[in-house]
Amino acid sequence: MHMAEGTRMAGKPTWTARTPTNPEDACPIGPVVDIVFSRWTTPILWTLNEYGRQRFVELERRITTITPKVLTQRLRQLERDGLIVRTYHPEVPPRVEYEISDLGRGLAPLFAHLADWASTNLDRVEQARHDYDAKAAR
Amino acid sequence: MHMAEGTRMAGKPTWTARTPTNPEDACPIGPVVDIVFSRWTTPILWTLNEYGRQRFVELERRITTITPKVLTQRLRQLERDGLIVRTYHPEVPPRVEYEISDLGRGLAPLFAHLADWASTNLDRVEQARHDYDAKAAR
DNA sequence: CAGTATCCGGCCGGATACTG
DNA sequence: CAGTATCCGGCCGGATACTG
Repeated sequence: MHMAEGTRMAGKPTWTARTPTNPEDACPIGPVVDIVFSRWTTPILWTLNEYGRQRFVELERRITTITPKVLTQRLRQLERDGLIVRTYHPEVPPRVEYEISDLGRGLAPLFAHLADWASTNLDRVEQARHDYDAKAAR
Repeated sequence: MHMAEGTRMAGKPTWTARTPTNPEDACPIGPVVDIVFSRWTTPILWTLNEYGRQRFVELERRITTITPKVLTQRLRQLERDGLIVRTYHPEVPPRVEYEISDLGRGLAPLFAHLADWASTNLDRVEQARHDYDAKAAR
């Protein structure tokens, strides 16, 4: 169930009577997607990775449109998943710092990969949409 | 606005008075995430990439839990984004084939990368969750 | 076969107000 | 500062039934 050692794509792999694919994930990346790519987790992880350890308000300011409630929720989830570390300093006023964990940092190359794909292909997607809509209009 | 040529992480990059981060994406991968990583797009893309060109029913059978309505919706979106190609054969009964496009195929290495991360780190996430919950219970 | 049409529930995320 | 408490709307996805 690790099975990923080389891209191995193209039609029909060497499947010898493969079971009718499990319930949820016909693809092995289903679980990761749930963990890493939700509405706000990606921006949070990215920001933490880019700007290093920072406080709640700093995250709030960098990720401009997020609300405190949602930011808290996502941070808790990320902490639970072990992707970030939360440090509480019992002072007055309270001070809390968030930083990316080693586990979370391991996602950096992946994010870079994603950013690469985006920078070279995003306008092709844009173009495709335009073409599709134009064709549909006729 | 391409800016990604090397991982460049770690605290404080070379930001000289960076603007207060744009509205939505504090991170450049926001848009890609919306396009590629939604509930069903990933399994669909993966299946298409793995098993090659196939018909609607085949996809339905491989991605066991998806409903026809949702499958159609996602396929349309993916087609509009130029990640897959839909071919309609006007026969009786009708025959439609879906295949991944060149643009979509470009995601294969990324998916492999993701699968790699998953296979080596998913149980660490699992472990982290367990620890977190155990600590919370006390 | 390859969908479309309806209806419907749940959940996520946003808005607003308040607190140790 | 770093959140929590409430309320609420929208949308996505699921269930079910039907069609060129």
